[in-house]
Amino acid sequence: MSTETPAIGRPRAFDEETVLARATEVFWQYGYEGASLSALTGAMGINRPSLYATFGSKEQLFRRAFARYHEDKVANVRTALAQPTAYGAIEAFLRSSADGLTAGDHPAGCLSIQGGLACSPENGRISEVLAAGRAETEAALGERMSRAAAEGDLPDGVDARALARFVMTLSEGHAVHAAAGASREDLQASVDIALRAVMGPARG
Amino acid sequence: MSTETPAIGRPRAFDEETVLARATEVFWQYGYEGASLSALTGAMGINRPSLYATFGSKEQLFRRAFARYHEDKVANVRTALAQPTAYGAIEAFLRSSADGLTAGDHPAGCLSIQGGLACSPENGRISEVLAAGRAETEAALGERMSRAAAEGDLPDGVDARALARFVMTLSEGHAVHAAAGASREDLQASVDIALRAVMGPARG
DNA sequence: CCGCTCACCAACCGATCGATACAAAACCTG
DNA sequence: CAGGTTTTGTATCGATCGGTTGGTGAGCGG
Repeated sequence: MSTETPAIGRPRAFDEETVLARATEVFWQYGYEGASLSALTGAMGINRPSLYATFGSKEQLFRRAFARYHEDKVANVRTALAQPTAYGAIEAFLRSSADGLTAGDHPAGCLSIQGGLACSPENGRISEVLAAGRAETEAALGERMSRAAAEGDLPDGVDARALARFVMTLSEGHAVHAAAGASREDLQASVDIALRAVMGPARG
Repeated sequence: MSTETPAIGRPRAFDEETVLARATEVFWQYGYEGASLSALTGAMGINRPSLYATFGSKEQLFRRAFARYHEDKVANVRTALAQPTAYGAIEAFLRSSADGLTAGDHPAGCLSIQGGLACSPENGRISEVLAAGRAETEAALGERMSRAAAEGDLPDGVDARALARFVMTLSEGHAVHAAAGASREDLQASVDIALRAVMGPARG
């Protein structure tokens, strides 16, 4: 809708997707509330009226940024979950997650968590949007695990939803760790340990 | 130092520890930047000048609040790590952590993470303080695991530091989950799965 | 080249941010 | 009850917050 260049009038001096990517990085690093309009416009290379004319408001800009980020993430998750076994799916999910959290071409950690785990009351919707995104990922993971359980691909007595929650939780913890400076190797060593829990039978 | 009542002058109309506890809850729920002075003084039942006379600044108030919180947490961790076996220590740590994250007498989640995982540039020190607190917990966990490894209480080839990081990571992930509304049972089910990873030999 | 349409930019809006100045009130000492 | 000392409440500080207003000028259709 707003991406096609209108035939008349002065053309835009910036690319919408490019400046959205810049804004995403600012939100990613400083969080929704920590990212001021000045910081955003500075990184995007545009000024306030251009931002508002293009995106509407700071909140709508954030939602666009997160939607983009989330779509990418969902695509990665889908790829990981396409592995033929539950173990393979979990390993692919956790390893690609750990890689993504520590990749050098963007801020460390995860926008879903950095963005605004806690917000002031008037920005509570931001936290909700982010939590909903994470819940969606966990649900996809849970469905894959349920399928695996039905196929006999998981030991008897394994709770598929709990397993998905465990995997998702570990990934979220890795995001916290990555934001605090943990390296890719640190995270992968943690994944090594987690994978030992996946296939083992229930203890007791 | 500031807790003893001076012999002269008008006495304080509030208890310092009480209002500090109230402030802690506000920071816990909304984060450092999301907790405005108005919200803080409102919850503490005092007005701005009293706050500044007592605590110095918003940042110093937060540091006091977090120090108090962290001391309590360290005490709990010490108790958990006093278990005779590594498995027992990890289980006690994760279970008490999961309970604490979902207890009803304070905001869900963990102040160390809710407080300010991401902050604006001028509040970057807040994130550092919180990360340092978490790192201290992980270090204590790591030392306990190292001791266990030296005692033959862990399978050969287990990396004690990586195991500590795994456990700490899971706890941090639980904090994220709890903040999004996960129940105590949800978290404990995740702990059940994690514990399966602790004692198993390295796969492969 | 004219005229229309839009994007650009500087300056500014009210509201709120964290932090203070000042004077009245409360308590202890003498 | 007077003098000294500290806390309390109100009212406000400058700075910054997210968001907006007009004037200017770039580019296209005629």
